[in-house]
Amino acid sequence: MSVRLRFAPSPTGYLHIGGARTALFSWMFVKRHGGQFILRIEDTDQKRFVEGAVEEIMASMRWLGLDWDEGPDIGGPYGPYVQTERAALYQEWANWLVDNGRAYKCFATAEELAEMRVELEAKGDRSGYDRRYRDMDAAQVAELEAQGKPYVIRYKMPLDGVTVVEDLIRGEVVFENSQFTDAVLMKSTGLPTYHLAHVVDDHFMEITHITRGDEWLSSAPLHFQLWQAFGWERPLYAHMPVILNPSGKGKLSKRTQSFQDGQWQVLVKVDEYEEQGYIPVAVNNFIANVGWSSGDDLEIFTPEEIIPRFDLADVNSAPTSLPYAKLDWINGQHIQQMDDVELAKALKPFLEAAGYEVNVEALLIVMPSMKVRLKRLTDAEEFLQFLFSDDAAIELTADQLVHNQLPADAARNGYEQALAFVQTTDTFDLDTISTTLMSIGESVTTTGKAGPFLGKLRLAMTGQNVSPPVFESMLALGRERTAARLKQVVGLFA
RNA sequence: GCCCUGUUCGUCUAGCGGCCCAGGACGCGGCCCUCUCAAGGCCGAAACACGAGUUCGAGUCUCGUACGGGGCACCA
Repeated sequence: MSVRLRFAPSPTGYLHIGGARTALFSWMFVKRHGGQFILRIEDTDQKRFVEGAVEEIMASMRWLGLDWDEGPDIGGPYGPYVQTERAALYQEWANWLVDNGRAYKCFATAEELAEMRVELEAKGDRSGYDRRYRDMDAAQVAELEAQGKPYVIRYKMPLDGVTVVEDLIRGEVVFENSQFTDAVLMKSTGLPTYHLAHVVDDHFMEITHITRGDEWLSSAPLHFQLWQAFGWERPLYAHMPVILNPSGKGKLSKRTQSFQDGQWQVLVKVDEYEEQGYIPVAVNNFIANVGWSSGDDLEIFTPEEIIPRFDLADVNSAPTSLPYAKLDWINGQHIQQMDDVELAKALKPFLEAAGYEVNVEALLIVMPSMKVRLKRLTDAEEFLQFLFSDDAAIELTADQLVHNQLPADAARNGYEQALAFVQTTDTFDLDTISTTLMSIGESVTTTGKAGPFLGKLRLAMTGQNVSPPVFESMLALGRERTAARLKQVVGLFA
């Protein structure tokens, strides 16, 4: 049977980095087995529904490259893929459970429940419900119903015995049934809780594998009970370990936006990674390394590269925090692997956002030397300032353009020669520029080494202490602008 | 409080009884290269939570302790 696995976010916010990891692992597993990846929206909590959240989540998944085969936007043979549109189905099966003695109607009001909670807690019981409607006789139930009293449907949890949860990641986990009270399956609003809805949906959507956060493990016995009560074949479950804050204290998923934790700027929404200049393949790489390892020493990879070796069973069951210290490095490694055009294209929106008018041709010249320098796409703004600023805007003094191996006279001589070269040369390409300037440099310094001259020349051309190498920088500026800047420099020595 | 679960360098991890006086990566320190900054190369410091067992032999199995995490909603 082919693998059918669903990713089922709630539209209560944006795609969280922890959710992205669950989605990535799920997606890779599906790809590995040539199955279908299904996107389903679990919106049964109308109180927490956030307008636009579904679109945001899908946009983030697309950005990461996690495409789905069936979903609310593209449909599919098992739709609809939004739970509120399937309400009748849940109602039908909740009633089936009642009719078959596996669930019952509970008429407890909010006040009644509040009282119960206080009483039970006094006894150290935090279940919040004492099962008072579990064994009410049929006539009484009918009467309350006839009075129009609102009710919920609760599952009749076995009072004793044990439920064994089988999990792909943790193996068998045994729970005492007496630990649980009778969970609500249908709310009084007529919508189901997650517990009922996911089981019904996963059955009718013919889901074979369920991946979800570890926070669900505690309610998994209820879910296993439901599969058994319905007599349906149960899919395989995999509970992903939670992601912790970098400090190791508390789970990250409680956070809804970036924050500072110790020395780390922690990004939690997927689109925050995009804004900060991280690229999708790097973000995937970053989260794939948390709770999972390639098994050998492979650290830098694309999702496609590791699909053949990915297995849910290899996911580590221990909770972990994201290694933020690695994020910039991973991103830099992937930037190095981009080709020039691709990188330039990725950089353009960031440079434009900084107010620069981007000349793609000039940008391409400097791409090879930028690749090894960029950690994030946002770094380009500072590095390439010289390329987009006015020639006249560079403010330097002669003092800054001399060196103890390059006294003022020699410096001036060198800059004049460079200017003459730029103005008269037939070919203005990287090769000619570098050989010519190299030899000028060697002839003017006291040690005969071009280094000090080239360093100062670079400063003169860019006005930046940190910048791309001088030859590429000049070529990117072009002949005109290079000459203009050199003239200014020579002028400083007058 | 009760239930579940986890614990290897600062961090992410490899390890599934002998191959481990524990390997990789980031970060950190040093050196080399070098027109700055990077990148790259080389070197270095740095860990099996603790205690009992089982075994010829334990990071690897068992139990306990400590600490961490998750759950105990008409939220997902």
